[in-house]
Amino acid sequence: MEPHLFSPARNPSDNVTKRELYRVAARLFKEKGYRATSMQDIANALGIQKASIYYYIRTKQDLLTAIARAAMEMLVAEGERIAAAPLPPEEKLRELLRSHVRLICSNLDLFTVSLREFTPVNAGDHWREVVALRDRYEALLRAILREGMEKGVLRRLDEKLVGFAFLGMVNWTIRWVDPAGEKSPEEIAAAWEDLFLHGVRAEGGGAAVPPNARNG
Amino acid sequence: MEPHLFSPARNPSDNVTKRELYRVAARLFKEKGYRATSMQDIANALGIQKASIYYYIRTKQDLLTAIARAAMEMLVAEGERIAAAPLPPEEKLRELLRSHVRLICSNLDLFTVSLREFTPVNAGDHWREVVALRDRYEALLRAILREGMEKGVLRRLDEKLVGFAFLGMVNWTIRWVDPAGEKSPEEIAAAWEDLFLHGVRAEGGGAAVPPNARNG
DNA sequence: GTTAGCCAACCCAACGGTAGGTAGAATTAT
DNA sequence: ATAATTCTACCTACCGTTGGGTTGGCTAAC
Repeated sequence: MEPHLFSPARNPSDNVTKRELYRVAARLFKEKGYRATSMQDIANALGIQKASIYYYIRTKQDLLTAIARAAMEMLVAEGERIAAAPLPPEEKLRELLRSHVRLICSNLDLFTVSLREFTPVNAGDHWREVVALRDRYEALLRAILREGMEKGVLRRLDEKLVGFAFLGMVNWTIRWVDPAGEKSPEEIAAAWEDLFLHGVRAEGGGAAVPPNARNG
Repeated sequence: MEPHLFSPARNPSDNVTKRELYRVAARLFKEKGYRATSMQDIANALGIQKASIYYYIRTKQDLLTAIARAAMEMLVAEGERIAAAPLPPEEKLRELLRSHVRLICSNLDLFTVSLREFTPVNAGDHWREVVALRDRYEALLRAILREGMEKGVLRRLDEKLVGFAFLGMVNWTIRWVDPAGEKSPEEIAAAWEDLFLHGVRAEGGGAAVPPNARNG
């Protein structure tokens, strides 16, 4: 596998059209959906003929898979860096949240397509390899949560449910964020760190239910 | 508009096939996606001819729209009931979370299709009317959050960001919940009430950052 | 004189939707 | 009571279009 097609710069006279192809495909898949985007649409956006696209790729599915894999690889790379860092679990969680939000916001097309369009039906044979990456990320997130709970710095809640809440909160960003909008990734992440780690309830307000009182 | 096609029982000898049609369509749209599901697929699942479907509906889009509207109407109906109830904002939030999770879990096909497949491109002209329902629900959620913040029972955080976190956490359920699985809607909601209202950080643990210390 | 990059023309399966029909139940007219 | 009509719930056969993908080249640069 060649180096990432979606990373910023490249070697001197690298293949420009191929990179443009993937970029345009991601944009159109995000705007219209994978199935509703035709190869003709992509060709038009590139200003070339449809047949020319097949000089660079074998099938339409390959485009989708490459996009989804790129997104998941970014997430896993950052995640594993953070998980391995010498930080207390609470800080790892903060960092993970920040990196996740930052990645989504600065690669919105990639992540939107990866999260919304990459389904077993659309992905065909490539489904499993990309899902393996997703699973690695989920495992890593849960490991951080578990570590925090064991060290007593995080409350003892269902690890999976907390993990899904994290992922839902963060991944849902693709549904409302506006790249040209007012909220920066840092603002978003900061508010959610606060919310996720402290909750919404006011510090002094209401009778706090003890963590385990519910299990009766 | 006739009474809900997706509500449980009906008049004596109501049209069975029509209700089956919508149910099957929702199931297939969820499993394969809207675009990847052909009218032939639906006909096969019903055991009738493709043309017969057009006795009940005008276009494929109408199926999608009806499904999406049904889901949003359930959400809004429950939401407005809760918003109007004589409860403190914190309890309203709890109730809203519970009702939202319960609705998703017991109408998984409807909500999955509504959240994943109902896009401007797929919905055509019907987009706006259904989005209006979604907006009503979001407005209602934010009003509860605002009320809580004004009364001092919820922390002063960005209302939109907290709302999106709520919606993301809850709506993401469609991505992982297993109707035959171990987690009941009540368990899920209970864990998230805890998480959303209290946060994950242990009560005694770590140096709590004062709510507004970050704004410098 | 090879090859990277691209193109015009075509293939054909599958799509949403339509035309027009029919068996039988239900309703109305005589 | 029965004959005529209408309606329900489907059917077979087809249409025009679009889809992903292929074939067989051309051309400019090295």
